[in-house]
This record gives sequence, C-alpha cells and structure tokens, in this order.
Amino acid sequence: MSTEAPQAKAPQRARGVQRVTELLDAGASLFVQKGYDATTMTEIAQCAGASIGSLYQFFPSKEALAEGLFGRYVERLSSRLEALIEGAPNLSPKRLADQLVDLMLEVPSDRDAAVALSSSIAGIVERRKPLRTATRRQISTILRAVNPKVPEKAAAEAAALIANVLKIVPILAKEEEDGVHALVAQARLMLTAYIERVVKR
Amino acid sequence: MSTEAPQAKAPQRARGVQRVTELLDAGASLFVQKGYDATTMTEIAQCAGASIGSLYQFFPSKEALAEGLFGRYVERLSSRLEALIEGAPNLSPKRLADQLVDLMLEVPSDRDAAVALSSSIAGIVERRKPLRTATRRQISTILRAVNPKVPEKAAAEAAALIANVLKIVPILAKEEEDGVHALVAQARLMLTAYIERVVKR
Amino acid sequence: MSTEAPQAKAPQRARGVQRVTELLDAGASLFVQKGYDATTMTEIAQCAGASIGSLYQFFPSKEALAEGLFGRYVERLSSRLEALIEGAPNLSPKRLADQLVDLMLEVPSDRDAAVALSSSIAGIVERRKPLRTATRRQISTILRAVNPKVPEKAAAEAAALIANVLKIVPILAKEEEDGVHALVAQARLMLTAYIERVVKR
Amino acid sequence: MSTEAPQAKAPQRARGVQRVTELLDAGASLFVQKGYDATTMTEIAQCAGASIGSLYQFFPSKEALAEGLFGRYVERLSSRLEALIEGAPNLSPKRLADQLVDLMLEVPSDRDAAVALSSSIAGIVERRKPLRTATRRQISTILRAVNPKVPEKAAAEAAALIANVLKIVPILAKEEEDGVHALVAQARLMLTAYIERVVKR
DNA sequence: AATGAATGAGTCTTCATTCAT
DNA sequence: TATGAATGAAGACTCATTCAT
Repeated sequence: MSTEAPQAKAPQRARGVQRVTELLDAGASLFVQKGYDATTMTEIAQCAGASIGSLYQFFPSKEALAEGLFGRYVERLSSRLEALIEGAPNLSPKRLADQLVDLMLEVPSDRDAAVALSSSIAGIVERRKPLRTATRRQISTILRAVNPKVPEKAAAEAAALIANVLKIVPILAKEEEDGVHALVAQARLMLTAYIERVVKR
Repeated sequence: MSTEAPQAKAPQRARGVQRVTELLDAGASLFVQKGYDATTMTEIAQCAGASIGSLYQFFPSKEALAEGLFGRYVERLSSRLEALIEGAPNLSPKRLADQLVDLMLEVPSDRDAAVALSSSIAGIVERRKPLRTATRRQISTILRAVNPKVPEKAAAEAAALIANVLKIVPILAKEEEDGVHALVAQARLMLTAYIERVVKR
Repeated sequence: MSTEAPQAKAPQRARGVQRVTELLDAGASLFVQKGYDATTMTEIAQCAGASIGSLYQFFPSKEALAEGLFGRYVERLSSRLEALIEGAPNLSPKRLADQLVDLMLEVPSDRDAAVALSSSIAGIVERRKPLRTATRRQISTILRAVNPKVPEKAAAEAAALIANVLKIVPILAKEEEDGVHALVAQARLMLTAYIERVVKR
Repeated sequence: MSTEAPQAKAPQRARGVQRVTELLDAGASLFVQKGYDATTMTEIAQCAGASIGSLYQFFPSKEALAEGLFGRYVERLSSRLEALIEGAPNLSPKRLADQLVDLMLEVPSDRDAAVALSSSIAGIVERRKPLRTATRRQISTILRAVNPKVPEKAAAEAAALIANVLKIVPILAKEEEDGVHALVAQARLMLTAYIERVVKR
C-alpha cells in the first residue's frame, strides 16, 4: 500500500516512442555511471537531448523512470530466458551454465542500470518481487527441463541461488581489463559444478 | 589522482575514541537500513547521541565516515580470515566452504554497511582495491594451505570468485524470513562443489 | 589553473534577462552594505524578489554572481572611458582630472560592489587582471591624446597610478556627510598637479 | 553603544606576552593571505602553534584579535610619524613625500592586516575613527611644521587625502614583481607635486 | 593555564517537481 | 506539446565559541 507504483505515460505518437527510448537509454547510461541518487533528472533530459519539461511529460517522476528502466530490463531478460527454455532439454550442465553466463554478458546497459537501481530505491525491491519471482521460475523451469526428476522445491532453491550468482558475472567481467575473462571462466566452472549436482542423473 | 582519500581525524582523548566508535556504529546501522545517499549526517549524529559538529570533528565528510566504516570492516574481516588460515591445512572442502559462509553470517552490521557503501560511493572501489586484494590473498592462502599443489594463479582466480560469491551470502540469508536458510545451504553446496574442483586430490 | 572562473548561465527568456538584472542589482546593493562574506545568497534572492532556486538558476555560485557584478562594472566603466577618449585632445589637465573624478562619482552601486569584492574573493584579482589592464590602457590612451609626446611607458605608469588613486575617490566622497566634498576637491587638485607634470607642454 | 570594543586580556607573565605576539603575528599573516572572514580561529591558533583554547585565553573573540592587531599597527605607525614630526621643519616637499612613502613600505605585515580588517569588520571603522583622526592630525602637524602658514583647515584636508593615498602605496609596491618600483616612484612624484602646492612659499 | 572535544545556528548549494508561455 | 524558469525543502558542511578535564 505504501509502495505505489508510479506509471509512465504511454507515448501516443511515433516521435514519442523514440523519445521514451532515448530517455530510458540516457537514464540507464547515467544511472550506471553515477548511481541513482547522484543522477539528476536534468542531466538525464540533457543527455537525451530533451528538456526537463519533456522528460516529465513521459515520466511523471524519477522513480517512474527507474521503474520503466527496470521493466524494460526484465522484459528483455525474460524473453532471452524464454528462448533458453526451448532448447533446454538437450543441454548439458556445462552448456547450460555457459548459456546463462553468456546471457548476463549481453545487454549490459539495462542490466547494470537495474542493479544500480535495486540497491538505491526503497520499495523497488518489494514492488519487483513478482518479476524476480518470474525470472526464477524461468530458471527453475529450465532446470526441470534438463532433468524432470528434479523436485520442484529443489529446482526453485537452485534457481534462486543461480539468479543471485549470475548477478556477479558482470562484475567479474568488468574487473578484468583484458579480454581474458579468467574470472568469468571460473564462474562458469562453479555453476557447471553446481548444476551438475542439482540435475545429476 | 582524481580519487582523493578523505581522512578521519584520529581522536586524542578517551572521550574521542568512544565517540568515533559510536559514530561508526550509528553510520553502519543507518547505511544498512536506508542506504548511503538516503542517510543524512544529522541522522547519524543524532543516532550516536552526538551533535552534528561532533560528527564533523572526527569525520570531515560523509565520505570520510564511509571510508572509516569500510576500514573497520576490512580489519575485522581480515582478522577472522587470518584465524581461518591457521586451521586450514586440515580442512575438507565442505568444512572450508562452511566456515567461509559462517564467517559472512557474523558481524553483520559492518559488512552490510560495506556492501551498501561500495555500490554508492564513486571512487571507494578504486581506493579500496588494495584491501580487496588483501582479502583475496588471504583466501588464496587458505586454498593453498588446504592443497599446496594448487598453482598460485589458479588459487588467485578461485579466491577472487569465492570472495564475490561470499558477498551474496548475506543477501540470501536476509531473503529467508524463517530460520531455514535453504538458500544459504545451497550456497554452501555450490562453494563446496567448486572448492572440491579447485583443490581436488 | 587553480583559479577557475565560475560562469553565469545566460538567460534565454525575456523574464530571465530581467531576473539577472534584478539579481545583480540586489547583489551590488547588499555587497556594498555588508560586504561579500556577510551577505547571504538567501538575502540577495529575497532582496531581488526571487527564490533562492531562481538565483542559482542563473548564478551557480556566490562567486559567479560576484564575477557577473564585476563584469558589469568593468563594462560600464569602460564605455565611459571610451567616451572620454573622444574629447580628450582638447582637455586641459584640470579638466581631465575633473572628468576622471566625476566619472568615479557616478554609477556608485556597481563600483562600490566591485571594490568590496576585490578585497574579499581570492582569485578574482588574478582573473580580472586583463580587465584592469584594459582600463589602464584607456587612461593611458587619454593621456597620450592630450599630449602625443608623452612616451608610452611614462603614460602607462601614470595611468596605473591614476587608476589606483581614482579608487579612493568614492571613499573620500563617502567620508564627508555634507555635500561639501572638500576632500574630493583636494583629490582633484592632486590629480591635476600630477597630470600637469606628466603631460607638461 | 552598539559598537562595543571587546578587549584582549593583558597577559600576566613573560610566556604570555610571547604567546600574544605569536598569535597576533599568526593572525596578521593569515588575515593578509585569506581575508578576515576566510580565516578561522582554529587556523590562527594552529599557525601560532597554540590550541584553540589558548587563543581564547588571550583574545575573547575574533574581533578582539582584530582589534589587537589594529591597535598594534596604529601604535607602530604613530611612533614612526612622531619621529617624522621632529625633523619636519627642515624637510623639502620631495623629502617629505619620500619619507612618508618609505614609512608605508616598512612593517608590511601589520599594515596589510589592518587594511584587510578595515574592509571586513562592521564597526571597526567607526571604533577606529579616533585612531584615524590621530594619524591625520600627525600628518597635518608635519605639514604645518614644514610651513606654519598653512591654514589649519587646509592642512587637515591635505592630511586626510595624503593618508588615503599612502594606503595605496603598498598595493603599488606589490604589483611590481621586480625591484624597480616605477609605480611607487610615480606616487612619490604625485605626492611631491601635491605637497608643494599645499605648503608653497 | 592548557588542551581537545562539544555545540548548533547558520551558510551555500542541490534538485525533484511544478508552471507559465 | 515543448521549453525554460520558478520553487523551496532539505542536506552537507563550517566555525565562533564554550566546557570539561
């Protein structure tokens, strides 16, 4: 009740759709660079080549913009996971771990923004719980597609852990200047070892 | 160069030493509850039963307080890891994973504060790199104490990954209202499986 | 390098232009009355009938406002000196001295503000050096218009001295409550005597 | 009535006398460098190698310190002028101008501090009027010593002007990096020309 | 006497949001 | 619809001054 969700107004014309995209992109970029609190609405507007008034036309508040960003990220993530589900039955633990890790290495902007936001906006975690749940359910589904014998509860717990571990993948990737990605490789190893245990036999 | 380190002024009287502790405790508590940006210096002072002037007597800026907090956390963490090193040679992978996880479940206040800070203060990550390095070196040492045959590079990479995974342990623990800690148990499993691979034989 | 120049943001609407003028006027008036440090930004805004936010819309810092004030003063002074240059060739030393002194007795507000500022803001002297130089060059030009035989170097030195002496004219004027201006008259005398020597024959 | 004069407590012991001197020196130095408002009491204490408590032992307020500084300056200036009076009868205008200018080039610290203060402390000008008057009376006396026929009023006015012009001498001196002092030389010229007129015959 | 800690009113400045044109 | 100006509550930080040891 105390955590109402401010809604972004849907744009009516083609021009508006583009504006919204530009604004979200600007927001994502700046939130990642400076964090949610340190980024000002004026900056976002400027970065998107719009006026502050224009920004408020589409997003009635800073939090609404953040929500929009979060939504876009979850949507993108979700559709990718959905694609994974299709081919899951034939995946080895190693291939599955790899694909999950690869997935986290794509679309960096929105994902990093989502991370920045979730640690900064009180209430967004609460409000986004269903989305988080959806993501986990998808991972859980994948696990049970690989081996239908995995009990539902076990799959759910494993999915929750995997979802959390996946969040550190981008951090590991960023830590390594060169393209070596030795740490990411270790993460692949760890996930593989874990998934093997979970779906064994 | 662009990331100067604000320094806390050391107290010179017994009263001052106590104040510094109280202020750090208050800061840790509030940063965890509301995040770095949302916590005001006035609040921190009030929470510590001091005046805003007193707070600034010892911490010349909000960031200096954060640094102080970070430093105290790293110190505490470090001494615990040091203790682990002692008994490491006789540890099975499972025992080692358990002890590392247990370690993260203790001293929650400072650790959570450190987490809250690292995502909020630009530059603190840069400045704390050496400390992070120290922590990793300790974990690496432990791994090589368990099995001296592990190559140095492999141990270092594993340590980096483990350090990152350990950070999500408190998050998992908080997610579960009851005392069940099923997710934490999964994390133990995952770490055990990974450590086994790293130090195998 | 260490003396950055804070810049006033140019208004883009008619309303804004008026606001800037009102704010500068308010600043000038208050700086003169109470000095730079003792004048608060809130006071200036109030005095101009604006909100503190409006003040900062156009002047991003107290120093930027001071710079703006200084700039306006120098501009005004410069245009008056330019006018003097026109008629200079036919001026007797006494007339020239009189006109310079008269010039300092006009536009009191900005000039007094400029004086108040220059003694209070570290760096403004450095930053305004080129403007000071311009003023002196104008005075020097006038001297050489009166008598082209005056060597350039001599004219430059005399101009520098005269510029400094002119600064005390407003102080002298203020010292005398009544309209007598005996001290100002003495200053006219002194300047006349000096200019006679400089441009003699 | 509203401009009470805070008094510095006279030190009782030899050690105290030295302390007071050190504190005044520190104050003078800092006031000159950064201005009255920008200088903090803590800085002054530090600069003098004393604690803030110690500073307040001798000067009950910032203004009291400023007063002390002002007093010391006036005393020093006064004694020098007194010395000038002795030899005045035999002085040519040029010699007199030179000696006055030379006098301003000595004891720079206190004098510059006095200048910095007079433009910053509301009320100090009022309170110091008698001292200013005394200085002027001394200059006036010198003028009438040179030529007793100068009417008292004329001498008083001339003295007031001269006192003001002398204040810019240090500014001129500081402006010239090298030891040339061409501007100061011009000031000597100007004063000479003026004094000649005042005491002519 | 000496020192360092304590105090808190007051300052500059920021920024989400609203409004008038 | 678009834009720039307006608003003011709120926050970090300062510093003269007082106090306890």
